[in-house]
Amino acid sequence: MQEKNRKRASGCPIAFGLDIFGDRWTLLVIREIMLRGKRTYSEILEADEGIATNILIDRLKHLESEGILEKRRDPENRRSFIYNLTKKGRDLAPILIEIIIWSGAHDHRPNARHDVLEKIRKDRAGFEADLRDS
Amino acid sequence: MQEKNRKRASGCPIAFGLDIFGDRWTLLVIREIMLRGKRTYSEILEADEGIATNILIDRLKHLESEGILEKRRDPENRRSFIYNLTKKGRDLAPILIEIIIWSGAHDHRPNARHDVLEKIRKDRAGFEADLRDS
DNA sequence: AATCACGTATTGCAAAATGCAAGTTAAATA
DNA sequence: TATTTAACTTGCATTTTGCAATACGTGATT
Repeated sequence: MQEKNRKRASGCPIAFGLDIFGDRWTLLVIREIMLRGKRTYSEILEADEGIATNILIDRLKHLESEGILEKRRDPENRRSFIYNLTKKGRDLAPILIEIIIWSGAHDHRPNARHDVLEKIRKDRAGFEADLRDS
Repeated sequence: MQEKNRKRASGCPIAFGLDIFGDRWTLLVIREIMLRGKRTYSEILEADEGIATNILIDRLKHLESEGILEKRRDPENRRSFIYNLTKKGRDLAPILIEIIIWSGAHDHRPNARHDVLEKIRKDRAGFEADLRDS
């Protein structure tokens, strides 16, 4: 398994964050859970981006070890596991929202999706509150 | 040189952003320019994190090609180049700010720096406006 | 108990990115 | 013209990614 133990010790908050979620996949896993209600390994695997199984399990373990996700057995399907966001994980919501806003302003591709952005524009506080409750 | 041409075509704004700055160094380069006033290759190289020369030049070229940085000769020192943020680059400020806030809440290391966070807490709008003017 | 299905996870390997050290180029100054 | 400064470039070992195939663990079915 990959390590991700390359942590910078500068004390800088940006570096601290990037050491945890500074890669192509970690925040996308958070997106699936926070914005799309996915909760299990296989649900996240089906997401439209096509994350590889080894990368996904690596990121799930990493996020769990960082205290961003909690893993427990699904009481309704005892061969499955449910990943839930902790407070630390839910607190990532404003970062995702700002990425959505930035991309909304600067993604000029014809297939760019702006639906979530519209929701945020209309009622950011409400949108964020919904995320945090889920 | 490395490529970074692994772009996802899903239309998702999170994926759009991560395809551009989803790695360990890109936002740290932006931090040096936006929060610490660095403007040249060698100024950024001296930053406390120790970025390698080939990685730095790769990221500068990448950010320039994405329209986030503009490169021009320094009129006062014609062997130097100045990198300035474009509007697209300055618009990354809220993302950096939210990362600082998140890390401020969740970085419990003894050497964690909270000085910038304090400024943001006291007057976020003012802080952000200063960044965007610089 | 043996078999099957499902969901989670691991392994092997090629390709790409990273990290480090050393070298090169171009412009200004002595 | 020689030297210094600033911006890169190159080579190479290591690490991470991406992909396909395979294995493991749990619960249901026969």
